[in-house]
Amino acid sequence: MPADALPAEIETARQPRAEARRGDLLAAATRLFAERGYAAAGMDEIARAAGTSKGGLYFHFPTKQALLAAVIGRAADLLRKRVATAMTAAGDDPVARSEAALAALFRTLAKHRPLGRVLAAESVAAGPGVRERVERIEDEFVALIAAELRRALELGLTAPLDPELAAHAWFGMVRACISAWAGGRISAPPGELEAELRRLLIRSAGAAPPDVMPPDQADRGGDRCPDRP
Amino acid sequence: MPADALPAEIETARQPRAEARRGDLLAAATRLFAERGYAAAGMDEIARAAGTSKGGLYFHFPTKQALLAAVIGRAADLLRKRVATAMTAAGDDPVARSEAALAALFRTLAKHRPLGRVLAAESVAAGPGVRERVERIEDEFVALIAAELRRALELGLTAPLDPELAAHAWFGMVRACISAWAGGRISAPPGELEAELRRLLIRSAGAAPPDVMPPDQADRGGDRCPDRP
DNA sequence: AGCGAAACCGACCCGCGAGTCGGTTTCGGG
DNA sequence: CCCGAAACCGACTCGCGGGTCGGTTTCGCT
Repeated sequence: MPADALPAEIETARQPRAEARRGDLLAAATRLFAERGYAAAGMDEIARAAGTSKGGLYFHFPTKQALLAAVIGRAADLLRKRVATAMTAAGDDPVARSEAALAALFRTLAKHRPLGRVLAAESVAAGPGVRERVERIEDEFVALIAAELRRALELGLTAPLDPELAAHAWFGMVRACISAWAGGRISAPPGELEAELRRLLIRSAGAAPPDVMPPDQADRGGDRCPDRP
Repeated sequence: MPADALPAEIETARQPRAEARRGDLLAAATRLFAERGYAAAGMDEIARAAGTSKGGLYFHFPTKQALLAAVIGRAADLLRKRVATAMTAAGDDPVARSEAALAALFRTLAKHRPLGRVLAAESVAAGPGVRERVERIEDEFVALIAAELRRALELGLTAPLDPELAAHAWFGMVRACISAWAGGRISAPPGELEAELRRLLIRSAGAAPPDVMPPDQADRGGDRCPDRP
């Protein structure tokens, strides 16, 4: 039995009220999956939270797995969009682009806490099909960062490092800080947290921060240690 | 209803064969929780995988939550032991001690992959009681690192940083790299991976690596950028 | 050997929750 | 206004899995 199909979301023409309901359902599902966990959140409960009924829910999503898949897909789309715009806005410098991508990730996840919880926690809990899906999405962003890091490395903007590994590590830093902050285990305001996190990221790559030294003067800038008084 | 008791494991005198079975059960449970997720792993399945029966399993653990709690507790004990010995073996230098702690974490999780999966993924999936427990354990290790980092900061061995945040970030780096490696998404051998990860950690703190520059010469060593050719 | 407790077995119980289905309401187009 | 389809409702089914329980085996001890 192949078991997991999850055909990646089909776009059909829908009436506007249906679209709205669908949105409410996805929002409620995201929140409840994050709070209670995939297994513990009941379909009836989700429907109730979205102001509708089980039947209505099953009109929009054929199965619970499909609902989760839609939640994850929506989250991925949001992240993709935010990260893409942040990167293009950051110009050409690969270090700046990596930084911007991570910062966008940080801000988006900080803004919608449940979203991060779902992506982080449901990878195992909902069967192998979903786990692969979540890992794919993560790898997508990691690959984005890794590509920038590779360019930066070739331009001599960073210390010698393994771009793939560093990208994974960076992603992990962001996620850990987000979840610690979302759980109230770090008290700093998000802005300050982001700044401090940026410093850690940049230093770990052995690069000078591009907002202190503009990229056109920074061809050998990677040789200096950043921001020591 | 207070619902979650989980009284942290009671040590009673047991016959040796029972102890062995208990170990098998814990091992099987760890593996299956990691593979299928807490909710999807059935008690009957776990018992079968441990070479015993449901009744035998319920003789050792009164409930499924208790089983998970035991799995987590055992993992935490193992990690505590490994980290403690590694830190005392690393001497007095706080940077070296932090490094050693993280490396021990890395090696232990790399050796027992399922263990990391359980700690990482089941925090949400098994009710609020378990989530808190896992977060406590994480925070325990983070606090350990943070204390060393604070000392290092006071000694001027690192760039100015927030010790708590940095400790969380470091922990996140280690975890991300472990899970990427365990999932086959990073191809480097674990030894090399660990070395590279160490370099990232040290650089992010703006400290000179103590194995390159011994601590007694390194009072202002934090000012240099490490290992550029 | 033989007794009693610890350890173990597996058929059974039962509540819970995913998924179904016939019916009802809403709404756009003619 | 009317018709048909889209959207929605909620009582019901039913299989799955956590937990139970009476019985059986193993083992330490005298």
